[in-house]
Amino acid sequence: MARWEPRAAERLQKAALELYLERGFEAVTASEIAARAGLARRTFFRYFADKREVLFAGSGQLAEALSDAVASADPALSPLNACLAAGESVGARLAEWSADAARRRQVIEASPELQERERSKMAQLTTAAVEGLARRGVDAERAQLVAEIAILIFHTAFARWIDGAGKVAFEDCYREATVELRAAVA
Amino acid sequence: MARWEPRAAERLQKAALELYLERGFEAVTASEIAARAGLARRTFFRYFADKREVLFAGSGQLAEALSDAVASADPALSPLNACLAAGESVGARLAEWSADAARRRQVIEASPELQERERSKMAQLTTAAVEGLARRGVDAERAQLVAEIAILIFHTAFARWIDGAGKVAFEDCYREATVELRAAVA
DNA sequence: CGAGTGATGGCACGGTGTGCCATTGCGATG
DNA sequence: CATCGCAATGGCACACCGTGCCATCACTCG
Repeated sequence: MARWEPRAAERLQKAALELYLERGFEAVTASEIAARAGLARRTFFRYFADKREVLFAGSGQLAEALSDAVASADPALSPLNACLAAGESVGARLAEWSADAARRRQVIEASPELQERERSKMAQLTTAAVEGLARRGVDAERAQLVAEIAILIFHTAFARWIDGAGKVAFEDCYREATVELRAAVA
Repeated sequence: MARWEPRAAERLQKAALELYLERGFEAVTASEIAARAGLARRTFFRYFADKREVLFAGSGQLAEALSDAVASADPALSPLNACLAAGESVGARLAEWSADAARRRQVIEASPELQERERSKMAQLTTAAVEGLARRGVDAERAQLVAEIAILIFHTAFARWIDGAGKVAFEDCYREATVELRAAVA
C-alpha cells in the first residue's frame, strides 16, 4: 500500500504542532516542519496551503457535518434551536476525538495570525449552518443571523470546555452558554 | 508645514483602494501602491504593517470610541443594551463619514484574505466592548458573550446599510437587526 | 551658517507560496 | 521479466512580502 512513509499529512501536522509549541508560530519555518516530518518544504505546501492551515485540517469535514446536522434536525425546531441542537451533537463528537485540543488552543492563543485563521474557520462553520438552514427553507438574511448566533455559542462552549481541562463535559458548557445567551438577550 | 507632499498615509489608502478595485487585492503589489502615491515601497510599510491594513486604518479609533460609549452608556441599561446603544451611536457617526464604504466592502468581499482581516477588526471591536463592560463592572465571561452578540448586530446592520445603497438609514438597519435577534432567540 | 530632527529612499536579507519539471517507487499489463 | 503508467515526492527558480539598517533629504532652531 504505502509507497513512501505513510500518513505524510498526519506527520506534518504533528511536527508543526510540536514546533509551534516549542518556539511559537512565527519563529518556525515551513522547511523546519517538513524536515521534522522527513519531507521537503515543497511537499509541505502540497498538503497545506500555508503555515496556518496545518493546524486546521479536517475543519471542512466538521463544516459538512454541521450543515447536514442542521438540515436534518427535528423539523419542529425553530431555526436557532435546530442550529443549537446540531452544534451540540457535532461538538460532542469533536470533543471526544481531539486530545490535542488544549495544545492546539495554546498555540493559537499565542499567535494573532492563527487567531485570525481560526475566525475564518468559525466563519466557515457559520456558512455551513446557513446552508443547512437554507435546506430547511429559512430565508437567507435570517439564516445568516441565526447561524452566527449558534456558532458564537458553539465557539464559546468549546473554549470553556478546553479551559475546563477535562473536568467538565462539553454538553454542560454548551447548555450553560445557551442559557447565558438567552438571559443576556432577554 | 509640509516638508514633502502632505498626507502620505491618505494618499496610500486612496491608491490602494483604487488598485484593489481595478485588479483585485492579490494582483496588486505594495510597490505599485506606493508608486501611485508617489512614494517608495519601503515607505508604504512604514505607514501600514501589511497590504491588508491599508484598508482598515482608523479602526483603532473606532474601537476606542466604542469602548468609551459602552462604559458611559446609561447605567440603568443591561449589559447588552448598553452595548447596543453604544454600537448604534458609534455606527451612526461612522455611517456619516465614510462615502467609500461601499467600494471598500466590494473589495473586501472579493478577497478571502481581506475578509479574514475584517473579522480581526470586528474581534478588536468586541474586545473594546468587553473593556467597556468591564468598566461597568460586568464580569469577564458574561462580558465576552454580550459583546460578541452586540458586535454581531453591529456588523450585520452595517452590511445591510451598505447593501441598501443609501436608501435606508443606518439606525433603521440597526434596529431591525436587533429586533430579529430578539425574535430568533425567543 | 551649522546642528538637530523626522520623513523618506535604497538595499539586502530571510521567508513565503507557486509553477514547472525531474525523480522515485509501486502496481498493472503484456 | 520488461515496461508502462501513475501518483507522491524533491529540487529549482521566481516574484513578492515584511523588516533591519543606513544614507539622504528637507526643514527648524539656535
